[in-house]
Amino acid sequence: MPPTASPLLEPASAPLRKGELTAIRILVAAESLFAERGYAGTSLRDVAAAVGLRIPSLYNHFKSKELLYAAVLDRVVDPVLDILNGFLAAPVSERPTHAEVIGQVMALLDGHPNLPALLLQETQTGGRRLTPGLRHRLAPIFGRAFETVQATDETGRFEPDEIPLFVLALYHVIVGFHSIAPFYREVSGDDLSTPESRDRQIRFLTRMVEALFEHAPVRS
Amino acid sequence: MPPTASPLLEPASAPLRKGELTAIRILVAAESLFAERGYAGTSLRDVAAAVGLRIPSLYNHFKSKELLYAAVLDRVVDPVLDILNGFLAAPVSERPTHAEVIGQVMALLDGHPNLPALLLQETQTGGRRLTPGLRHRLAPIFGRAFETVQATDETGRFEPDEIPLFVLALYHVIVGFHSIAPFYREVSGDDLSTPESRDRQIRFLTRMVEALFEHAPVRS
DNA sequence: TTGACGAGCGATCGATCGTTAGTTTCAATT
DNA sequence: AATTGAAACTAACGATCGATCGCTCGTCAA
Repeated sequence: MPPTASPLLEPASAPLRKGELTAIRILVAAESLFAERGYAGTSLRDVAAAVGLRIPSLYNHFKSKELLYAAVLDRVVDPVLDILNGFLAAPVSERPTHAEVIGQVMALLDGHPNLPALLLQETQTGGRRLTPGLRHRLAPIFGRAFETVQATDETGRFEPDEIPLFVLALYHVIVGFHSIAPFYREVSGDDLSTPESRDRQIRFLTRMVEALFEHAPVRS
Repeated sequence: MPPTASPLLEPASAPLRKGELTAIRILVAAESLFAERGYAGTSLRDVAAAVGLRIPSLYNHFKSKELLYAAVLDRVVDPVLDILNGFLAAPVSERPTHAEVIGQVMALLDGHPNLPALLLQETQTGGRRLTPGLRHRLAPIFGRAFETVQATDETGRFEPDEIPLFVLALYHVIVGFHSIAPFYREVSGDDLSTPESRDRQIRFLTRMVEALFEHAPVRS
């Protein structure tokens, strides 16, 4: 039992164990590298060098490269799923405006800059390296997102079988915006990662979502 | 000079050179592998095995792995950029409907199933492996897309500095739809790659684009 | 003081990476 | 039939991959 914390406060207070801190340093360094170069493109030598350790020391904290990657993914995705669940679980009566939701999601991604790249790489490989625990959390979140969008589309512009496509489209617009920034800067010269660009994207997303939820005019 | 074709018809008729055909077989196999596993995740052994050759034979046609990858990318992206240029160069008077454009783009992607994955991987790495010739073709295409969207947004729902975000958003929705299919099937059970799903996506995209270009109501 | 243990390291493993050299096969041309 | 060149092969290279072995510290409890 750690001597620095009372048993009751232990989970809330700092963990403070010596090697536990090293594990976190490894996770932080590996997160950036995996996000930038992908799983196959990142070697344990890169990770060890970024942390300032030798390779064998990594194995004191993670049993294999695959498990290190899984730990990185869990550590990043899990808290975001929690927050997302909070958004989607809010009762309809307290539903925030489109602008508020978009602002919160964008702020969430600001706090987790590696998340979009990691998500894209994982979805692109069919989620083959996804932790089982993580995978089983996704389906209900998708389902809740479907219900929320369906309830928000009061005028019924979109048919029920288009709702999942709507959710996927929003996901791709948001995640894609962040992950294409380096490429877009390369080809156009404009930097999408500045605060001004971020605000512009929030403005655009708000207008776009409002347009999609506006009353549909008579069909021809 | 090849003996089978007249000099004038030579570029249009079949090339038919012996090793030229092998090079194409290599390109086809490498394209699928690079799209599925990425550059770092694909070994020349995988490529050779897929073609039915030994590794050194690959070097009779491509001087290195990097050049093979560049050739794969050029071969896939170049004709698509040509077609896209044709779309965007059409005069305003002959502008097709939204549904027509979306249908044509989706048909284009049907003919190049590996394109979305390759594009995503390339944009995610900042286009670091992009051929110079290919890179310089992108900026004018983006520019033309901006002009087209700007001209189509007759009611001025979006401000000029939001037009690039609009183009990027459409790009991400379309490309993301194709590349997330395996993952979405894994987590939800639904297959987005069936013809029915494709048609549903076309229907959704059309409704979405129409909504974005509808007359904006009075702002509050 | 001592013994157990967490956590770092150097050395090294077999496997695989991209790449090259040298040789053989074989069809087309002389 | 002899020649030749492209294109396939076998064999092997050094470098790097993920992973494991002992060893050595420091810390802390007994």
